[in-house]
Amino acid sequence: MPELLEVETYRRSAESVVGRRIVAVHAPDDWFTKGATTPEELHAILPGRTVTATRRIGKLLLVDTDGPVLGLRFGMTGRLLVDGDAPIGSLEYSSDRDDPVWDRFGIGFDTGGSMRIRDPRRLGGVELDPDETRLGPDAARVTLAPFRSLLRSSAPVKARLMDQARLAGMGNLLTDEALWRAGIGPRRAADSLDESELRRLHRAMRRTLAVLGERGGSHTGDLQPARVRGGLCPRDGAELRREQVGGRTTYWCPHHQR
DNA sequence: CCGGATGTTCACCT
DNA sequence: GAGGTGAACATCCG
Repeated sequence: MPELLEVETYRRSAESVVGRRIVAVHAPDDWFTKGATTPEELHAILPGRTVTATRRIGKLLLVDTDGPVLGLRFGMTGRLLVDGDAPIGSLEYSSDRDDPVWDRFGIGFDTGGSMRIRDPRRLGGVELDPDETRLGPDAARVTLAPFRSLLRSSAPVKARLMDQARLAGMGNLLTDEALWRAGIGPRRAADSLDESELRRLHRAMRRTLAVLGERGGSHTGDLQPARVRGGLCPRDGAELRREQVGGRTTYWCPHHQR
Protein backbone atom coordinates (compact mmCIF):
# COMPACT_ATOMS: atom_id res chain seq x y z
CA MET A 1 0.00 0.00 0.00
CA PRO A 2 2.61 2.60 0.73
CA GLU A 3 3.18 5.27 -1.82
CA LEU A 4 4.18 8.79 -0.90
CA LEU A 5 0.85 9.59 0.76
CA GLU A 6 0.84 6.58 3.05
CA VAL A 7 4.44 7.07 4.07
CA GLU A 8 3.63 10.67 4.94
CA THR A 9 0.87 9.36 7.19
CA TYR A 10 3.37 7.04 8.83
CA ARG A 11 5.77 9.94 9.31
CA ARG A 12 3.17 12.01 11.11
CA SER A 13 2.43 9.08 13.34
CA ALA A 14 6.14 8.62 14.01
CA GLU A 15 6.44 12.22 15.20
CA SER A 16 5.11 11.13 18.57
CA VAL A 17 8.34 9.24 19.29
CA VAL A 18 10.55 12.29 18.84
CA GLY A 19 12.36 12.93 22.11
CA ARG A 20 12.17 9.33 23.25
CA ARG A 21 15.23 7.21 23.98
CA ILE A 22 15.60 3.80 22.37
CA VAL A 23 16.06 1.00 24.89
CA ALA A 24 15.23 -2.12 22.92
CA VAL A 25 15.64 -3.43 19.38
CA HIS A 26 13.65 -6.17 17.70
CA ALA A 27 15.39 -7.32 14.53
CA PRO A 28 14.57 -10.97 13.95
CA ASP A 29 14.92 -10.91 10.19
CA ASP A 30 18.28 -10.35 8.57
CA TRP A 31 16.69 -10.24 5.15
CA PHE A 32 14.70 -7.22 6.24
CA THR A 33 17.78 -5.46 7.56
CA LYS A 34 19.70 -6.33 4.41
CA GLY A 35 22.25 -4.14 2.72
CA ALA A 36 24.55 -2.07 4.87
CA THR A 37 23.00 -3.14 8.15
CA THR A 38 22.95 -6.36 10.15
CA PRO A 39 20.69 -7.16 13.11
CA GLU A 40 23.85 -7.24 15.25
CA GLU A 41 24.76 -3.73 14.20
CA LEU A 42 21.28 -2.47 14.99
CA HIS A 43 21.45 -4.05 18.47
CA ALA A 44 24.88 -2.56 19.02
CA ILE A 45 24.17 0.96 17.81
CA LEU A 46 20.56 1.90 18.50
CA PRO A 47 20.00 1.44 22.24
CA GLY A 48 20.70 4.67 24.08
CA ARG A 49 19.97 6.86 21.06
CA THR A 50 17.30 9.51 21.22
CA VAL A 51 14.97 10.25 18.31
CA THR A 52 15.37 13.86 17.22
CA ALA A 53 13.15 14.21 14.15
CA THR A 54 11.23 12.44 11.42
CA ARG A 55 11.53 13.20 7.71
CA ARG A 56 10.31 11.71 4.47
CA ILE A 57 11.73 11.62 0.97
CA GLY A 58 9.38 9.93 -1.45
CA LYS A 59 8.54 6.53 0.02
CA LEU A 60 11.50 6.54 2.40
CA LEU A 61 10.80 7.38 6.05
CA LEU A 62 13.79 8.82 7.88
CA VAL A 63 14.02 8.72 11.65
CA ASP A 64 16.81 10.99 12.84
CA THR A 65 18.54 10.22 16.11
CA ASP A 66 21.50 11.66 17.98
CA GLY A 67 23.38 8.79 16.35
CA PRO A 68 22.67 7.29 12.93
CA VAL A 69 19.69 7.99 10.71
CA LEU A 70 17.23 5.13 10.54
CA GLY A 71 15.81 4.60 7.06
CA LEU A 72 12.52 2.69 6.87
CA ARG A 73 11.00 1.28 3.69
CA PHE A 74 7.59 -0.35 3.49
CA GLY A 75 7.49 -2.16 0.18
CA MET A 76 3.93 -2.88 -0.88
CA THR A 77 2.51 -4.35 2.30
CA GLY A 78 4.43 -2.78 5.16
CA ARG A 79 2.72 -0.76 7.88
CA LEU A 80 4.10 1.31 10.68
CA LEU A 81 2.76 0.63 14.16
CA VAL A 82 3.44 3.24 16.82
CA ASP A 83 2.65 2.27 20.40
CA GLY A 84 0.60 -0.61 19.05
CA ASP A 85 -1.59 1.46 16.76
CA ALA A 86 -1.44 1.53 13.00
CA PRO A 87 -2.23 4.94 11.51
CA ILE A 88 -3.69 3.11 8.56
CA GLY A 89 -5.65 0.25 10.00
CA SER A 90 -7.56 -1.41 7.29
CA LEU A 91 -5.63 -1.36 4.06
CA GLU A 92 -7.10 -1.57 0.62
CA TYR A 93 -4.50 -4.03 -0.45
CA SER A 94 -3.98 -5.98 2.72
CA SER A 95 -5.89 -8.87 4.07
CA ASP A 96 -8.06 -9.14 7.12
CA ARG A 97 -5.35 -11.16 8.72
CA ASP A 98 -2.93 -9.38 10.94
CA ASP A 99 -0.21 -11.29 12.62
CA PRO A 100 2.60 -10.15 14.94
CA VAL A 101 4.91 -12.69 13.33
CA TRP A 102 5.08 -10.20 10.47
CA ASP A 103 6.80 -7.67 12.72
CA ARG A 104 10.11 -7.53 10.88
CA PHE A 105 11.68 -4.72 12.85
CA GLY A 106 10.89 -2.67 15.93
CA ILE A 107 12.33 -0.45 18.59
CA GLY A 108 11.15 0.05 22.17
CA PHE A 109 11.45 3.29 24.11
CA ASP A 110 12.34 4.42 27.62
CA THR A 111 8.88 5.90 28.03
CA GLY A 112 7.30 2.59 27.11
CA GLY A 113 5.71 2.10 23.73
CA SER A 114 7.31 1.05 20.49
CA MET A 115 7.58 1.63 16.79
CA ARG A 116 7.57 -1.31 14.43
CA ILE A 117 7.10 -2.36 10.86
CA ARG A 118 4.60 -5.12 10.17
CA ASP A 119 5.16 -6.43 6.66
CA PRO A 120 3.74 -9.78 5.54
CA ARG A 121 5.61 -9.89 2.26
CA ARG A 122 8.93 -8.60 3.61
CA LEU A 123 9.30 -6.24 0.67
CA GLY A 124 10.27 -3.35 2.91
CA GLY A 125 13.49 -2.93 4.82
CA VAL A 126 15.61 -1.09 7.33
CA GLU A 127 18.86 0.69 6.65
CA LEU A 128 21.23 2.78 8.75
CA ASP A 129 22.25 6.10 7.22
CA PRO A 130 20.60 5.44 3.85
CA ASP A 131 22.04 7.28 0.89
CA GLU A 132 19.49 10.05 0.49
CA THR A 133 21.17 11.31 -2.66
CA ARG A 134 19.94 8.26 -4.54
CA LEU A 135 16.45 9.73 -4.54
CA GLY A 136 15.16 12.47 -6.78
CA PRO A 137 13.19 15.44 -5.47
CA ASP A 138 10.04 14.59 -3.53
CA ALA A 139 7.00 14.55 -5.84
CA ALA A 140 4.88 16.55 -3.39
CA ARG A 141 7.38 19.39 -3.34
CA VAL A 142 9.02 19.41 -6.77
CA THR A 143 8.73 22.66 -8.69
CA LEU A 144 8.25 23.08 -12.41
CA ALA A 145 11.88 23.61 -13.44
CA PRO A 146 13.31 20.36 -12.00
CA PHE A 147 10.16 18.56 -13.12
CA ARG A 148 10.82 19.71 -16.66
CA SER A 149 14.41 18.47 -16.61
CA LEU A 150 13.59 15.07 -15.22
CA LEU A 151 11.30 14.47 -18.19
CA ARG A 152 14.11 14.92 -20.70
CA SER A 153 14.17 11.29 -21.71
CA SER A 154 12.90 9.08 -24.48
CA ALA A 155 11.50 6.66 -21.89
CA PRO A 156 7.72 6.44 -21.46
CA VAL A 157 6.53 9.30 -19.31
CA LYS A 158 5.05 6.89 -16.79
CA ALA A 159 8.37 5.08 -16.35
CA ARG A 160 10.10 8.38 -15.77
CA LEU A 161 7.58 9.54 -13.18
CA MET A 162 8.04 6.29 -11.26
CA ASP A 163 11.86 6.35 -11.42
CA GLN A 164 12.64 7.05 -7.76
CA ALA A 165 16.13 8.28 -8.61
CA ARG A 166 14.56 11.04 -10.73
CA LEU A 167 11.39 11.76 -8.78
CA ALA A 168 10.68 10.29 -5.37
CA GLY A 169 7.32 9.09 -4.17
CA MET A 170 5.13 8.28 -7.16
CA GLY A 171 3.88 4.69 -7.17
CA ASN A 172 1.75 2.81 -9.65
CA LEU A 173 -1.66 4.09 -8.55
CA LEU A 174 -0.67 7.72 -8.06
CA THR A 175 1.07 7.81 -11.42
CA ASP A 176 -1.89 6.42 -13.35
CA GLU A 177 -4.20 8.86 -11.58
CA ALA A 178 -1.98 11.86 -12.35
CA LEU A 179 -1.64 10.93 -16.03
CA TRP A 180 -5.37 10.32 -16.26
CA ARG A 181 -6.11 13.73 -14.75
CA ALA A 182 -3.58 15.39 -17.05
CA GLY A 183 -4.99 13.64 -20.12
CA ILE A 184 -1.59 12.28 -21.13
CA GLY A 185 -0.96 8.75 -22.35
CA PRO A 186 1.46 6.75 -20.18
CA ARG A 187 3.45 5.49 -23.17
CA ARG A 188 4.25 8.94 -24.52
CA ALA A 189 7.99 9.54 -24.67
CA ALA A 190 8.67 11.89 -21.76
CA ASP A 191 10.53 14.31 -24.00
CA SER A 192 7.69 14.48 -26.50
CA LEU A 193 5.56 16.56 -24.15
CA ASP A 194 5.30 20.19 -25.15
CA GLU A 195 5.49 22.98 -22.63
CA SER A 196 1.77 23.20 -22.03
CA GLU A 197 1.46 19.44 -21.52
CA LEU A 198 4.39 19.55 -19.15
CA ARG A 199 2.75 22.22 -17.04
CA ARG A 200 -0.53 20.37 -17.13
CA LEU A 201 1.13 17.19 -15.92
CA HIS A 202 3.00 18.97 -13.16
CA ARG A 203 -0.16 20.61 -11.95
CA ALA A 204 -2.19 17.38 -12.21
CA MET A 205 0.44 15.51 -10.23
CA ARG A 206 0.53 18.08 -7.45
CA ARG A 207 -3.24 18.19 -7.39
CA THR A 208 -3.49 14.40 -7.32
CA LEU A 209 -1.25 14.35 -4.26
CA ALA A 210 -3.22 17.10 -2.54
CA VAL A 211 -6.67 15.70 -3.26
CA LEU A 212 -5.92 12.04 -2.62
CA GLY A 213 -3.98 13.02 0.47
CA GLU A 214 -7.08 14.77 1.72
CA ARG A 215 -9.25 11.78 0.86
CA GLY A 216 -7.01 9.40 2.70
CA GLY A 217 -4.58 7.67 0.38
CA SER A 218 -3.28 6.47 -2.96
CA HIS A 219 -6.25 4.19 -3.51
CA THR A 220 -8.83 7.02 -3.34
CA GLY A 221 -8.34 8.26 -6.90
CA ASP A 222 -11.19 8.84 -9.35
CA LEU A 223 -9.64 6.24 -11.62
CA GLN A 224 -9.32 3.63 -8.89
CA PRO A 225 -12.81 2.05 -9.10
CA ALA A 226 -12.31 1.56 -12.85
CA ARG A 227 -9.02 -0.32 -12.44
CA VAL A 228 -10.58 -3.65 -13.36
CA ARG A 229 -10.62 -5.55 -16.62
CA GLY A 230 -13.20 -3.90 -18.86
CA GLY A 231 -13.36 -0.81 -16.63
CA LEU A 232 -14.75 2.40 -18.12
CA CYS A 233 -13.21 5.85 -18.00
CA PRO A 234 -15.01 7.86 -15.28
CA ARG A 235 -14.60 10.98 -17.40
CA ASP A 236 -15.88 9.91 -20.82
CA GLY A 237 -17.00 6.31 -20.55
CA ALA A 238 -14.48 4.86 -22.96
CA GLU A 239 -13.20 1.39 -22.14
CA LEU A 240 -9.86 1.66 -20.40
CA ARG A 241 -6.72 0.06 -21.78
CA ARG A 242 -4.84 -2.30 -19.53
CA GLU A 243 -1.22 -2.80 -20.47
CA GLN A 244 2.22 -3.11 -18.96
CA VAL A 245 4.05 0.20 -18.99
CA GLY A 246 7.34 0.68 -17.19
CA GLY A 247 6.97 -2.86 -15.95
CA ARG A 248 3.70 -2.21 -14.12
CA THR A 249 0.07 -2.85 -14.92
CA THR A 250 -1.29 0.40 -16.27
CA TYR A 251 -4.87 1.55 -16.80
CA TRP A 252 -5.51 4.50 -19.08
CA CYS A 253 -8.16 6.02 -21.27
CA PRO A 254 -7.41 5.84 -25.00
CA HIS A 255 -9.98 8.53 -25.66
CA HIS A 256 -8.87 11.49 -23.59
CA GLN A 257 -5.29 10.51 -22.69
CA ARG A 258 -3.05 11.43 -25.59
C1' DC B 1 -4.25 -24.11 -9.51
C1' DC B 2 -2.92 -19.68 -11.52
C1' DG B 3 -2.20 -14.86 -11.91
C1' DG B 4 -1.68 -10.62 -9.91
C1' DA B 5 -1.16 -7.05 -6.17
C1' DT B 6 0.21 0.49 -3.73
C1' DG B 7 7.95 -1.86 -4.41
C1' DT B 8 12.96 -2.42 -5.10
C1' DT B 9 16.98 -4.62 -6.77
C1' DC B 10 19.69 -7.20 -9.85
C1' DA B 11 21.14 -10.02 -13.70
C1' DC B 12 20.70 -10.19 -18.47
C1' DC B 13 19.17 -8.55 -23.06
C1' DT B 14 18.55 -5.23 -27.01
C1' DG C 1 24.68 4.46 -21.70
C1' DA C 2 19.68 3.88 -21.82
C1' DG C 3 15.65 1.09 -21.53
C1' DG C 4 13.23 -3.09 -21.10
C1' DT C 5 12.23 -7.75 -19.09
C1' DG C 6 11.93 -11.29 -15.77
C1' DA C 7 13.01 -13.08 -11.35
C1' DA C 8 13.16 -12.85 -6.43
C1' DC C 9 11.20 -11.69 -1.93
C1' DA C 10 6.00 -13.85 0.85
C1' DT C 11 1.18 -13.72 1.40
C1' DC C 12 -3.47 -13.26 0.24
C1' DC C 13 -7.36 -13.02 -2.99
C1' DG C 14 -10.44 -13.72 -6.94
